[in-house]
Amino acid sequence: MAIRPAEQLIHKAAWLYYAHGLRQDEVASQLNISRASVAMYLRKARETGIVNISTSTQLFTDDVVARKVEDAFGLDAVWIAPENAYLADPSTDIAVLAASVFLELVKKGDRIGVAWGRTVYTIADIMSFADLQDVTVVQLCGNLGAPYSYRPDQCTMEIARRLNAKGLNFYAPLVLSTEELAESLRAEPVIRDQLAGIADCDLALYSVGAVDADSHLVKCGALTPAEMDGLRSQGAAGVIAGQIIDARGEMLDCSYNRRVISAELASLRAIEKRLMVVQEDTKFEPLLSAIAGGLCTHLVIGAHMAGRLLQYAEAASKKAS
Amino acid sequence: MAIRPAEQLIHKAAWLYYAHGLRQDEVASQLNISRASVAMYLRKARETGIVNISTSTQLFTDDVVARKVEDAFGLDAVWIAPENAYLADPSTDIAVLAASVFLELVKKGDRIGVAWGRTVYTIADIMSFADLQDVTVVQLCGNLGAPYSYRPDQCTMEIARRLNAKGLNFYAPLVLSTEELAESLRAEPVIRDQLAGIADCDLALYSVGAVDADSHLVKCGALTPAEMDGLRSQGAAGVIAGQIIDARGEMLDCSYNRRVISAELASLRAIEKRLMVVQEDTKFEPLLSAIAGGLCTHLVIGAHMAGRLLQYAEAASKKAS
DNA sequence: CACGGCTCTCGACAAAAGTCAAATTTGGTT
DNA sequence: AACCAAATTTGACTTTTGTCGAGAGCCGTG
Repeated sequence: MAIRPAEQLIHKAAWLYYAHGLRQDEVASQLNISRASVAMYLRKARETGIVNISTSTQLFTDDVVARKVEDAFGLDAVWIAPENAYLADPSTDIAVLAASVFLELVKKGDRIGVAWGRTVYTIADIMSFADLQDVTVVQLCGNLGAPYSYRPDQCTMEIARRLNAKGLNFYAPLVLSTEELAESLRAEPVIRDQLAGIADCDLALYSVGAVDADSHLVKCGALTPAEMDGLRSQGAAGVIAGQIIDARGEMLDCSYNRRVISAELASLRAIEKRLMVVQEDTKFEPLLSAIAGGLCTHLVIGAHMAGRLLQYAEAASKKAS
Repeated sequence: MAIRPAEQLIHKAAWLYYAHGLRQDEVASQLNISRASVAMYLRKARETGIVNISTSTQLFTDDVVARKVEDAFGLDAVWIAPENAYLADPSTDIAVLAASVFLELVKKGDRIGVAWGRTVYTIADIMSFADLQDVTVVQLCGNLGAPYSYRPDQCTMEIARRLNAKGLNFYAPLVLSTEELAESLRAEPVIRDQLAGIADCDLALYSVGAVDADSHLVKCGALTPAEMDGLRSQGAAGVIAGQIIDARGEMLDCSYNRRVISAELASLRAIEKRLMVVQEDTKFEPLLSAIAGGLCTHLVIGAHMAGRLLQYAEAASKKAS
C-alpha cells in the first residue's frame, strides 16, 4: 500500500478540507501540490475511511410500522426501506440501508460474524469504508467452491477490507460427503477454535435463504433440486449460514445438516446483536422461522415484507384471543 | 422549525445522495423537485446532523510526542495539533481538532459537562452538527453577566444545539457577594440537584484559565486585577470552571472560591472522560496544575505546548534519579 | 377578499470538484 | 550507472455543485 509520507499527506488534506472546511485549491496551496492531487487524496481518504460520511437511519426506524413489527415479534430494532417512491431497484435500497445500519451498529473492538449469500455480498459491495483497526470479522460457515461469484470467504474478506479490519476465514468446506468426515473435521483444533469463537461475537450479519431450487445451496451444488424438495417435505423452512432450519427456527434433523461445517444455532443466539437482512418478498416463511428461532434481534426489510409480517402477527393474535 | 414533510424530504434527499451516491440532478428528478432545492436540502441535512462527515483524529494521537506526553503524565489520550506547517492561525487548528475529538468521544445516551471560556466557545462555534437525541449537555458552573459574548450558558446551549441534544442550564450566578448567600443558594434544591448531577457525567469539556489580568474572571468583573494578583501570591495557579486552583490542582482556600457556584473538583474527577483543551502557550503552569490535580484524562494541545510539557517531565525525572 | 409578510422553489450563472492522458518522479534491478 | 516499470503528479478539460435574485405559493389579518 501507500508509504508513510503519502498517508500523512492524505490525512493532512482530508483534515484541511473536511475539518477546516478549506476549498481544494486552498488545501493545494497549503500543501504545495496541485489541486488535482488534492482531489485524488480526498478520494483515497474516503476510500480508506479516514473520513467518514454517514447518514442517519433514524427515519427508517421512526416509522410506525417499524415500531409495530418490533413489538409484535419482540425484536430490538427494525428498519424498513420504503419500497415505493424511492429507487428503481428496491432491493438495492434495502442493501444500502442495511449497510448503513450495520456501520451504525459496529463499535470499536467488536468481533463480527458474517454469513454468506447474495444479500450479504450485495451489502458488502455497496458498504462505505471505515477505519476500525481493532475490529475482527469472522466467517460464520464453511466455504463453497467457485461456481458462484460470492463465496463465504469473499463476503468476510470484502467486509473486513471495507472496515479496515482483520478478517478471519474458515478453512473448511461448507458441506462434506459423509457425516463422519464432518465430525472429525469439526474436532480439528483449527476448526474447533473458529467455531468456538463465534459465540464471542458482538454482532452478526446474515440473511435467511429460501428452501427452493433458487437457493445458493442448489446453485453451488451442495444440494440437488430433488434433495431440496425432499428436505422441504421433511419440514425445512429456511437456510441460515448454510444450514437448514425448520419452522420453529431449530436445526432440522437431517443428514445434510450433520455434514455441514457452520456456526451452531446456539452460538448465533449467543451473539448480542443479530442483524438479519431480507431483500426478497419470497422469503416470508424463512424469515418467520428465523424470528421464531430467536436468530434475529435487528431486522432490515422492505415495506412490503413489513406489511406481511404485521398482517401475520395480527391474524395470530386474533386467533389467540 | 421545519414541518414534518420538509424533514422527510431532507432525509430522502440526503439518503439518495449520500447513501446511494446519486448525483444531485438524479435526486432532483427522483423527488420531482429542482436541483437547486436538492442542494439546499443537502446543506440543511448537514447542518442538522442527518448526515455526518467526520475525519479521523488518529494521526494526531499517533504522534510519538503524544505517546510520550501520555506516558509522562499518566493521561489516557493526548492529541497534538502540529503548529507549524498547517494553517495561518494555529489556535483555530487546536479548536477544530478538539471539536473532532469531542465528537469522537461522545456516545449515545451520554451526559456531558461543559465549562466556560473562550476556548470552549470557539470549539462550540466550529463544531459540526450531529444528531444525538438522547444526549444531555449540562453546564458545569454558574452564569456570568453579559459584557462578554461567550457566557457559560451560551457555551452549553450552543453545544447542545449542535448535537441536537438537551441542554441543562445553571440558573445561578457564578459568583456571589457573600459566602453565606452562596452557601444557601447551593442548598436550594434546583441548584443542589444540578450540582449533584455533575458527577454523573460521562464526559467533560473544559479548558484551564490563567491567573492574570487577561482572565475572563477579570474581564467579566468577577474579580479585579488587584484581587487576581493577590490570589496569585496566595498560590493561585489556574482557573477551572470559574474556580481558582493551586499548583497541586486543589481548590485554593480563599473567600472567592467559597462565593462561587460551580462544580466541585471531586465531581469533576468522578467524570470518566475529562477532555481538556488548551490553546494558549501562556497557560503552561495552569495546565500543569490541572494535570497534577487529576482534572484531565484526555488532552488536546499544540505542538509547542507538548514540547514544553515533555521538557518539564524530563527535567523532573532527571532530578528524581 | 385583498394585502403584506413569510417561506419555499426555481432558473441561470459562477464556482468548485472530478477526470484523464501525458509527463514526471521514484524505487528497484541489471 | 543506466534502465525499466510502477506509481505519482500535473494541466487542461468536463461535469457537478453552490448561490442568488426573481417569482410563486401560503397563511393570518385588516
